[in-house]
Amino acid sequence: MEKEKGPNFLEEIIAEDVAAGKHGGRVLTRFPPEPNGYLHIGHSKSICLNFGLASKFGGVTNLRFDDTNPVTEDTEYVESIKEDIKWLGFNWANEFYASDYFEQLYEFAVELIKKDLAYVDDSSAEEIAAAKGTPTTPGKDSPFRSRSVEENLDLFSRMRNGEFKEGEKVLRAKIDMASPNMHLRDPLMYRIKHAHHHRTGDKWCIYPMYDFAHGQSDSIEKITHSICTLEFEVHKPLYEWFIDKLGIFPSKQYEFARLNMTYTVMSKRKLLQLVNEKHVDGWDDPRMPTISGLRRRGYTPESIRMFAEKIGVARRENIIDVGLLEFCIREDLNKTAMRGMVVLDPVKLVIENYPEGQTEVLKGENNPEAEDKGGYRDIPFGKELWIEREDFREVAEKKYFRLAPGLMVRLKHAYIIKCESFTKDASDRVTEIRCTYVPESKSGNDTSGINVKGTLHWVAAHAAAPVEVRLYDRLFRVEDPSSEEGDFKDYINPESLHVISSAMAEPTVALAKAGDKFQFLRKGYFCADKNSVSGKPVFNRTVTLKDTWAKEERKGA
RNA sequence: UGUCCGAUGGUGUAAUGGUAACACUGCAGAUUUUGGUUCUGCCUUUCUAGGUUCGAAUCCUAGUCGGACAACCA
Repeated sequence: MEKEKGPNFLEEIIAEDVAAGKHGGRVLTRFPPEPNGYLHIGHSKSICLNFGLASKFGGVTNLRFDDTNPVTEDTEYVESIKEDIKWLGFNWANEFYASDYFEQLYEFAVELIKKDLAYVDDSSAEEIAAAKGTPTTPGKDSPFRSRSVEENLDLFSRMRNGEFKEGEKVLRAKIDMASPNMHLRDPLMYRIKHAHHHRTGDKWCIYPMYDFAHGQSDSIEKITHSICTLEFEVHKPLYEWFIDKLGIFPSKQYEFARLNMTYTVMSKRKLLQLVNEKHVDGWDDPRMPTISGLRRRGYTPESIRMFAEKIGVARRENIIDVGLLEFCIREDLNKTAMRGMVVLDPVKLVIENYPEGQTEVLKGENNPEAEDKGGYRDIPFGKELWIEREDFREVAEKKYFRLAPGLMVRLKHAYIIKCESFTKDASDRVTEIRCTYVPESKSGNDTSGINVKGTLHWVAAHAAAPVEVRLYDRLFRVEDPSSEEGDFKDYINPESLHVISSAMAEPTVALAKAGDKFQFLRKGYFCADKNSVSGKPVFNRTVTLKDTWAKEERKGA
C-alpha cells in the first residue's frame, strides 16, 4: 500500500486561504502560455499543477495566452497548445488572451500617468540599459523622468496613434532607480512595435510588456492563485505594485521550481533551435520532450499525469531522472497495451520434423495483465520461422538460456524446440538455424513434461509482414547538456534514432493504425506512427522493456 | 561586492518541535510460456558550526555551497 504524500506547499497555502474564507473560498487558477512555441513536459508539470490544484479545491482554471509580443507569436502555436492541453485531459473554464485586455491595459496606463506614476521616456534602449545600473550598483534617473502629466498623456496617446518609430519612445513606471530589485528601476510598461498581431491585427502599434500585462490580466479575471516558476519571483514586488497602485483585484503570485529532466533540454529557445536547424524532424519528433513529441513517441496522457504526480512540487532546483518518466509509461502500457510479436533482426529458423507445407493457427492472449486476457488473437505457425538474431548463440555461456546447439526453448504461444544445427555464410554470419519441435508441447495442452527456461518470440515466415521500426534513444549523450562546456548541441546523441526498414511482424500487428500501441513481446512498447501507410506501418519505440539480461551481459563485458 | 530564494539517500518528494519515511534507481532472491509483470528483502539521507529547547530535519545566528536578477522576451 502506497503511503499518501503530505500536501505540497501550494496545497497548504490554498487550503489556508480557503479555510480563512479568502475570496469567499473561491479558487481560480490560470495556465498562461505564450504562443511562441510548443508545450513541453515542463509545461505539463505546470498544467497538472494549475488544473489539479483548482479542481482539488472545487475551483476551475482559465487558459490565457500571454500574447503581448506579436513578432514571435503565431496562431499555429495557439492551436497546438490547445490540442496538447486537451489531450492531457484538462478542460479550461475560459479561453482568454492578454490581447483581449489591450484597451483596458491602455486605460490602466493612462491612470498611472495621471497619478504621476508613469512617464514617457525618449531614451534609446542602450541609454536605458546603461542608466539601469547593475544588480550591485544603483541606476540613474532618466532625463525625461520629470515630464508633466499633461505632456506624458499627450505623448502616450501619440505613441498609440503611431506617430513615432519603433524604439523612439517607451512608457515606464516611475518607481525607484536605486531599488536593489532591478525590476523596480522604472520598468518598461509599453514599447512601440509596428507589427501585425495574430489576433488584433494592425489595431495596435504599442504593446504592453509582460510585467504590465500579466498581473493585471490575472486581476481582471479575478485569479486567486497565480502560479508560476521561480524565475518570476523577482517580478513579484512589481506584480503587486501595479495591482496596488491601480487598486484592482489582488491576485497573488506563488512560485515553484520548474522541471528539469536528464538527457534533454527544456527551454523553448533551445527546442526551437533543434527544430530550425533540423537536428530533429519538427516539434513533434518522438525524441523531443514536447507534449506532441511524447504523444507521437507513444506516451499516454495518463502516464504524463502520473509523472507529474510523482515528481511532486517544491521550491528547490531539481533534475528528474528521465528513468522516472519511462517507469510511468511502462506502468501504464503494461496494463493497457496489446501484445504482439515482431522480430526486429530476423534470422531464419527451420523446424526439420514439421511437415513440409503444413501450417496451423495458434491462439495468443492479447494482454496477460487484463482480466479477460484482453481476448485472443490468431497467430499463424509453420515450418519456417523468423526469430531474433540475438536469441541464438553458437555457444551458450553460463547464465544464457536462449537458443544454442543442443538447447531447448519454448516458442511463445507455440511449441518447445531443440536446436540441432546451424549454417553460416562466408562472412561468418549465421544464415539458418535448424531445430526439431516437440509436437506434444503445444501451448495450452502441453503433455510433454519438458520444462525449459527460455521463451522466444517469433513470426511464421509464410505470414510475416515487413514493417518499419524506429528505435529511439535519448537525444543527448550527457545528463545535463545545458550545463556542459560549449554549445548544448555538441552533446546531441548521434545514435538517437536507428531505423529498421524491414522487421517481421505477425499479421495482427501489421494491421495497426496510427496511434495504436503495442508491447512487442520481449522488445518494448511501440506506437504506430502518423507516417504509417496502409499495409506498411511504421512503429516508434516508446520505451524498451526492463532488460535484466542485457544488464547482466553488460556486467560480464 | 548587492538583493532575493534554496539546501533531507544516487534522483525526487514527505515528515509542520516528539521514532527520518515514500517512490524511482541500484543490489539479492522467489514466481513466471515475455530475462516483462508480480512478490520479498537489502543498500543509501537531514550542508557545516554555534545557539534556543526536556527534545531540532524543523526555530535563531553565522558560514559554506547552489540558483535567480542588469531583454523595448515571457
